Amino acid sequence: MATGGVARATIHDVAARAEVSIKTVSRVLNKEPTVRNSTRERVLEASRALNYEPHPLARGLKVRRTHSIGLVYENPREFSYVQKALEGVFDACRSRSLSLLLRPCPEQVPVDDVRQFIRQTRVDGAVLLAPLGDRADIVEMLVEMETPMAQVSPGSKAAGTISVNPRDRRASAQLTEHVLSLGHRRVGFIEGDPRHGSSHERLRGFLAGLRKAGRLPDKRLIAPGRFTFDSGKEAARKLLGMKPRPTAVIAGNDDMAAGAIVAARELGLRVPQDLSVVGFDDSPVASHTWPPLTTMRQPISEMASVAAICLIDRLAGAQDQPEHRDFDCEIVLRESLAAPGAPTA
Amino acid sequence: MATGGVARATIHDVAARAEVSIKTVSRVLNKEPTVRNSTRERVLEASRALNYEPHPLARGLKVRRTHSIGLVYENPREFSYVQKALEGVFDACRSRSLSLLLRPCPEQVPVDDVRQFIRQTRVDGAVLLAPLGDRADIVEMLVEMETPMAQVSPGSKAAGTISVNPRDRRASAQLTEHVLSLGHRRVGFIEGDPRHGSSHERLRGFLAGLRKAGRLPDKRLIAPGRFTFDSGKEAARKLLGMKPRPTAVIAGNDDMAAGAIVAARELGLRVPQDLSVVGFDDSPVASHTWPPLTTMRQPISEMASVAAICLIDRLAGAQDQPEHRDFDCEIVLRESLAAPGAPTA
DNA sequence: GGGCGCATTGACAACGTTGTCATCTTGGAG
DNA sequence: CTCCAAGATGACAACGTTGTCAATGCGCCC
Repeated sequence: MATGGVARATIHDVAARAEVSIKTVSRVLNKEPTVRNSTRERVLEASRALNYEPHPLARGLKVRRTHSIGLVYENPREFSYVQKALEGVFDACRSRSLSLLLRPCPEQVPVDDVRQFIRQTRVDGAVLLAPLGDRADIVEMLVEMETPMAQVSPGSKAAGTISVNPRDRRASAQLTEHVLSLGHRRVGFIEGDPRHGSSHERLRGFLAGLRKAGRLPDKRLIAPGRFTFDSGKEAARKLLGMKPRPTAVIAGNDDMAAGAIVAARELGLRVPQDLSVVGFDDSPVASHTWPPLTTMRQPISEMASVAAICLIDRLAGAQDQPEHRDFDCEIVLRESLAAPGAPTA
Repeated sequence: MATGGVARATIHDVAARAEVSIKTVSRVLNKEPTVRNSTRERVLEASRALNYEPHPLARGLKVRRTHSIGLVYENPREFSYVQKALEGVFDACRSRSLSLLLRPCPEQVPVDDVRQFIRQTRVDGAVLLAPLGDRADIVEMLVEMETPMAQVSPGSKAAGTISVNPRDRRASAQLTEHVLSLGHRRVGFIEGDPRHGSSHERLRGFLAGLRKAGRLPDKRLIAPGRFTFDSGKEAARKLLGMKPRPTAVIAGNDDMAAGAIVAARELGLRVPQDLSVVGFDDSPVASHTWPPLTTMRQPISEMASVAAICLIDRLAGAQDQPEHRDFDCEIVLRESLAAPGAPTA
């Protein structure tokens, strides 16, 4: 069997029950003003009595819109990021009665993948999560297909597209300054995945923070990472092998910071007494490590939600909305950060 | 503006270019056999040349199917679970060219929520993640609406519905026996959220494991939890306040186990020397704690994928598939578990 | 009282497919 | 050479909406 639902009322049934034409029913349900009040009442009552719901496919076919948008992201991305973004975009869709289609993409060949997605599903628009929002080829392709889009990423503020941007650089500089203000003189930095705009911005913020405090950057204190726990652990091992050892490590995200904590543990170092570790994002792992991580909270859900709402409103014809919006991060102080050589807690 | 895509080729365009009727194009694209080979070639070439993609709304409207299924889950649920399940269901949908609509539900009043979801979206079927698959009211409602469904949860093997079931009880018993075999004599257990069938199954497995090893259960060694990090921490504190202290704690999932590790740390206890901690699920947090968690891996993605595939195949008219399938868990040994009083690593 | 304008309503086509059925073609048997 | 069955194709309606435009009814002004 492949039925899939009892026989459902159509607009014709409602029209018959209310003794009007289907067009009048359509008018009432679309809140058009040119309907007599008494008629409207009759229609609404009939509609309620029959449990009528308009058929989304029929409506979409007629108005030439699927009433859905796509959320496109890179799959092996740290999932807590995707999760939060998903929540934000989902709320936006729900509030505007759109459906949301997901498109996780493999790392390597996403352009055709995304193109195929757009063509097959005919989503009305797309939200691109970092790092895809930074990829010129994908953005170009969407422009070419005349698919409205919104980007959630620190880079690209191209004209004509919608984007929301975390102030990564500023946040990273603030965090760095705060660490330095506690008295740390040798501070290591673990970079994120180089394909992400955020990675570079955060590194630049780190350098800016050093400069502002009158320090010279030391290249050897900057270790590459890939945003993963393992890469953070490995990078931290490298940094901790130096002498003199850094007394603090700033990681480009929380997963890597968690890795750094474990690396420190394996070397017999105490956190934060022997080594302070700070992260970025305030993802769930940040409060589940021991000690819990000092980190920079990024308002991911909110950014994603704003991006989606701007996109949806533009699809609905709004003209006067801002194209780009910047979001601040907020420092979250927890026990993984202390002054160097601080006494045992 | 609200365009949303260049003018796209329709079946009429393809028909014109191939100099056949639209019906013939339809036949070719639906792989009906009654088309001459030469004609088929012409149509396919025209279709390729025009980059034709059938319009999903038009097709769906005609065949009275949306070609989409819904994934219904409880939102404040530990997200790594949802994530893995999502991956599995998503892969299934992709392989069968269906779209997937998400429906996160609030904890309290989901029945009407789900009903509205089904009615508005007209999904062809639904996958229910735990603990929703255990809720009789939701299942009944779906049956009443004649919406085919698949449940991913340890309970309910009602006739007529599809379900995949982790062998939680057996897994928990195995884990318990393993812990006991290392010499632990006082073993605490932290229960999961009581609304989840898994919580009860895992507790029963724990008791069975004790029984099998000839031990009597001690009620005081069983602490309630809610599957969250914080609830695990709190429960562990309670257990560790007892004297004599348990030498091992089995948590109903990994998040609670992570909380237990932190609780132990705060009391100055070393893991695993002073306290062994084991979890359940092998979620990402399990490998990010220090020490990493011994845990029971549940094949969540695979179960969800199988559930979705069974559902989709049933929608497509398959008859002979099994209705219920059980899945085994697998123990993952990591450093959080050792013999009691073991020497420092 | 006739005509005009506005408010209200409906008939019909169209969106882009697939299902039904009729028609046309083809090849082989008689 | 004719006829028939099977193979191949097309015309048309239908899925359930909304857009276009025409039609109806009513009050009001001259």
